[in-house]
Amino acid sequence: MSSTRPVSDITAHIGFWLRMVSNHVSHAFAARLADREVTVAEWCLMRVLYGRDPLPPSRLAEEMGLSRGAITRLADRLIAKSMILREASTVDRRAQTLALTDRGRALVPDLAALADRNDAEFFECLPPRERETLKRLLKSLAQRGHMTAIPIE
Amino acid sequence: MSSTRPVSDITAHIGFWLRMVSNHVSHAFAARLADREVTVAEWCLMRVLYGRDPLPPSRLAEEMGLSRGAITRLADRLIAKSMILREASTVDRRAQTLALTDRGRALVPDLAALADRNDAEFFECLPPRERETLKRLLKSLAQRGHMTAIPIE
DNA sequence: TCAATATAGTTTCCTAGTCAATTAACGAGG
DNA sequence: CCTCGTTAATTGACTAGGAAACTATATTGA
Repeated sequence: MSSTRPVSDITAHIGFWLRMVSNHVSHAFAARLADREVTVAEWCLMRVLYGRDPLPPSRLAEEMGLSRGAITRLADRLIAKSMILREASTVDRRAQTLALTDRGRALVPDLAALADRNDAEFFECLPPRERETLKRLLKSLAQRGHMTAIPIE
Repeated sequence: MSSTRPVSDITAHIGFWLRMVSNHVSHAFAARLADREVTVAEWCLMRVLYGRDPLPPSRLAEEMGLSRGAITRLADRLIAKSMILREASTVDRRAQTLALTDRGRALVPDLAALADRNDAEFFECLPPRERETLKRLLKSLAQRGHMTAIPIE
């Protein structure tokens, strides 16, 4: 006889369903952004800068939950696309700041509208009350787990 | 005056909170698995094989929502760790099957227990009724969105 | 029967992260 | 005032996945 000790069904885990839905919502959003030649990480960085730029890369890393190296490279890509600018700090010669270009800033509301549509597409099928319940439960979990970084994917 | 057209707050999106919680649950699980020197993708593959092996790589790719190339490499890593075996099909010389080794099979219940603990850690703080509500809403979204692939991360 | 097409799996090239080492500049204590 | 430890950012080596080209084998149909 085989040695199959009891193994719980993975679909019994809330985390399983959470990841499944989260992955689909994210991939759908990535596909929408791809039409504008922007990745999800790029959108996140631009959205964090919007209305608060210039910010130092270290600050972006913290808020986005990415390493500094990742921010360096992400910023390089956005600079290549003329979405942001890197400027040297005047007070601390080690430091830099990142700021949206006019082109980058102008694109943010457009991308934000895509984000709105994406969220609506997936969650409008739920009745408003249930939608609110879902958001409330997720927020409460985020708060209890001390989750702060803006989730990229 | 600046050209700040209205941009919705990203925390207004359910998808934002979904990703935030999902990312944290996944990263915590990845950290637990790391103690056993197993990645999340490796665990998923082993779990899919468990009780149903041998299976062809193409089947794994389909169920896990990964490309075939990714399965080739993932299988290579698991073979290097002596967790699975690759065998040639006797009927079709193009085809192969992947199966757990005794060592791999013996590890699955252990890893499944880690998955149980991880899920409990994050969701036990919710009262049972709310936990069920959350799972029901997520399942319903998964069903309506025709989501089937086992989510890796 | 054999050429055209389809399928299974691998490989190559690319993207995008991590960690750790590195470089440059700041700041505090002797 | 200058050295030691710290901090900001970048870089290199590595991991992991996707898309598409590629190899080998199977199947189909003229």
